[in-house]
Amino acid sequence: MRRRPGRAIVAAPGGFLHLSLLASLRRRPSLQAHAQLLLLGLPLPPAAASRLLRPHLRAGHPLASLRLFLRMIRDHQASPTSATASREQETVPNSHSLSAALAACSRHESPFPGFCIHAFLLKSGFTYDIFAANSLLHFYASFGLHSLARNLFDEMPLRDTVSFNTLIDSYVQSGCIDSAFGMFRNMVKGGFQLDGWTITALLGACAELRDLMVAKAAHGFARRASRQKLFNSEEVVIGIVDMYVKCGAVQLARKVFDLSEEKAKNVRVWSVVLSGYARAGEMDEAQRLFNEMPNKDLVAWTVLIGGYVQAGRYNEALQLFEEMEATGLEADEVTVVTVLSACVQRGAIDLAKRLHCLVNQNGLISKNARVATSFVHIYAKHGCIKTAMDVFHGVADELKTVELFNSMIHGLSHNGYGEKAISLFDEMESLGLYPDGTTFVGVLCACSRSCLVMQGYKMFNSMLDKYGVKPDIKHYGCMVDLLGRAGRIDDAYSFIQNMPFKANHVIWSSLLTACKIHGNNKIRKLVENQILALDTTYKPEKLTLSGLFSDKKRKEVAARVRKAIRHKSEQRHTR
DNA sequence: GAGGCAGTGA
Repeated sequence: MRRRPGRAIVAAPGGFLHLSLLASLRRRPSLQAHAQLLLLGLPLPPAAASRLLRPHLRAGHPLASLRLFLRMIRDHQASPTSATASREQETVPNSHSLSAALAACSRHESPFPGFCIHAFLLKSGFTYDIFAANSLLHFYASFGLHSLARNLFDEMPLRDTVSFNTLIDSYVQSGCIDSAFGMFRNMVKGGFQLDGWTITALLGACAELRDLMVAKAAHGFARRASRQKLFNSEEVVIGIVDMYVKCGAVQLARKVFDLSEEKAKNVRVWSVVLSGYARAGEMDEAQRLFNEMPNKDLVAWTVLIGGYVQAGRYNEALQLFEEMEATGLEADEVTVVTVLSACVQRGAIDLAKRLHCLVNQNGLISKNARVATSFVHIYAKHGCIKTAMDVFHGVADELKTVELFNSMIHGLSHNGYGEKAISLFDEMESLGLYPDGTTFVGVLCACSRSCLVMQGYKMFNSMLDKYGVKPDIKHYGCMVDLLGRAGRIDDAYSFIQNMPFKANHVIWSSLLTACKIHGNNKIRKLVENQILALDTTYKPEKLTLSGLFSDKKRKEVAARVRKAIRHKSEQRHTR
């Protein structure tokens, strides 16, 4: 019976065909993919399509939903609906299918399909209703295209609470808190009904201000709004708790949590409080709360593991991960990245390898650039450059990110494969990815380690001119290192003198090392004097620096450095 | 039939 719907389709006519198919799909969702194949090549009426789009969205397949919608557009362009066509025979997309397709666009990795739909709507003169318009608004907001969202909002003939909520939230997400409050004022002035979403968006705005007084005022506002029955109080509990956590007031967050009704205490709220303790470094309290949690989900485990990592308690983080695995929960990308950061700190390469097997099985490593980036980092750090390269190449080109390239370029550079690192830079460019500041640190390091002076200069000079990346002190430091390693001590010294920044301890110590290696005593003396004259606010580094004066002759200078630090430190304490 | 709120790093 599995293939029955297929046979029915061959015999059934037009619009009825799709609807009867859809009716059978509702009973047998597993047949959706098969049904799609059968629909291929047939004109797709929107009444049928819009019912197919949402199941795809709900199943987490926005792309499938989008493909269907784009087919509808193509069908419509091929045979526009006649004036006498019935509702089931219409080929023009309607507001149902539009809102579903735009929701898919919001979840898509590129804004391009959404642009196409908007362009199609403008071109076809389709007048979209409030649902479609709000979906389009959300699409622009979800890609951070706030000015386009605002333009659309201004042009919308009709707005409602959802339109305002979407725009306010978009402003909050982009950190434009003043605009969010401004929009809220307009909403109130316009007499629009506030709801739980409005209040939650406002709480989010207040959270971004990181101001406890504002947070308390917002809490009071939310309570008053709740008393006026604008929403159910449990709707906004998570917003209030999250706001207090972001303002660093975990105790207040806990109090709200403890006093809230049981139905408001969903697993998300538990995790927010948990993350508050983790952020505050109160890991014992976090652990106690975690133990009390009735349903520990993956996020809660990850929050706790991340908290232990942040607190530097790596062994506990790793142990917790093993406990999590024992419960049968499968790590996702965030968990893997969090655990890997503990592995990096602890040198736990064996656990990293075990994780590697795990993510190999579920395909996470090749599908997720973040996960791959973390693996490349740990393998390269442990000198396993071949494995790091395998991980890197296992990711499809279209999924590769600047961060993944950066990790690989740094790994190659630190393992002495300077030229390979530079060729990777070219590969990155050919894929249309733009290098950032981190990329250039890696590439300049690669030039430095491989003594590619001319190449280094070329890269350094191209940063601003070609890529619009302004060199910062780290890039200048790389250049000093490059010149120093190549024995061009005088050039390095004059490079430092022409820098737009004052050289820091890292740059001077790099040159000092080069002076020692290349036996340039003249510059060495100058550098030592510069180090002595440095501001000593970096006390630990200065003490480390003095370790550079390791040979017997320089012990005296080392003692002077330490003395100068002590003296300045005492001066600061007596002030 | 539209909109979200919790966890990750180099």
